Amino acid sequence: MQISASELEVMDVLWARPGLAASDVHEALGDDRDWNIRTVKTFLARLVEKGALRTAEDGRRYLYFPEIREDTYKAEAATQFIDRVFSGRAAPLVAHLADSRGLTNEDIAALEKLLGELKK
Amino acid sequence: MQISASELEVMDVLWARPGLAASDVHEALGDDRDWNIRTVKTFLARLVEKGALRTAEDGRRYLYFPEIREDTYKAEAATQFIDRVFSGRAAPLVAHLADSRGLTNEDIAALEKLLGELKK
DNA sequence: CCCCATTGACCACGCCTGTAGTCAAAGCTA
DNA sequence: TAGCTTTGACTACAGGCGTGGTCAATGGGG
Repeated sequence: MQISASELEVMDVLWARPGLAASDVHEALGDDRDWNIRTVKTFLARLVEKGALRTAEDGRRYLYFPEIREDTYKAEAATQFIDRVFSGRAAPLVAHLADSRGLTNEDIAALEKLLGELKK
Repeated sequence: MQISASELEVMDVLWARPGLAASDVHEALGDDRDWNIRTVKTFLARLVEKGALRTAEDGRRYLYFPEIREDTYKAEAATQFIDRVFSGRAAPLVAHLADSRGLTNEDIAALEKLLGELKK
């Protein structure tokens, strides 16, 4: 499932609040992204085509619902990214993040906890 | 610097062995990727346009050298990916990798070591 | 010395993306 | 009820990307 960066922002809105209409999605995005409502509709239509969303009729308009799970999609995206850029090795990625200060103390604590669980 | 997945494979070859000619790059890729030499040349030309490579004349042909560092590029790519997909939080990414079995025991060991260093 | 293979320069073309415009139907509003 | 608004359907269009073709020059092999 290929979802562009812009489309992903739309998915994020609908993962958080499934069942919005196009205008609601537009509004929800509105603060950060200044997309024309038609642009948002194009993204919605393309996501439906791609099978990432489905529509439910609500009178004269559509409500949009995710057809793919956020977790599933993001895990897959992460795997693909690491394959592409880091030849499938996760550790170098984390090292890069550390270098570029992408990791906060909180992150480090969370990772430690996670690793503890994984080691079982 | 926007580098596509295919272009990145070309960069990987030249990061490993800077100063190859187009035909060498083609050959180096040959095993896994069955690109036509012209396709490889297109990628090389686009990478030069983008400033990711520079050429040095060598008689009738060009030798190609990276203009951007592998580490720098990959760290930036990692940051951008995490911003796009995980709202900038690295820990969820690692959690997803764990879920999807993207982490080997080796990875886990490497990450532990890394975290140990980061904590100082 | 002459021809073929190689090389760079330029071109092609279809799909995906970002960014909308147009159009017609159908409600809301004065 | 006569527009203005909203909505979906369809269309547009330029730039990036994957994939390679054409062409003209040139250098190496026979």
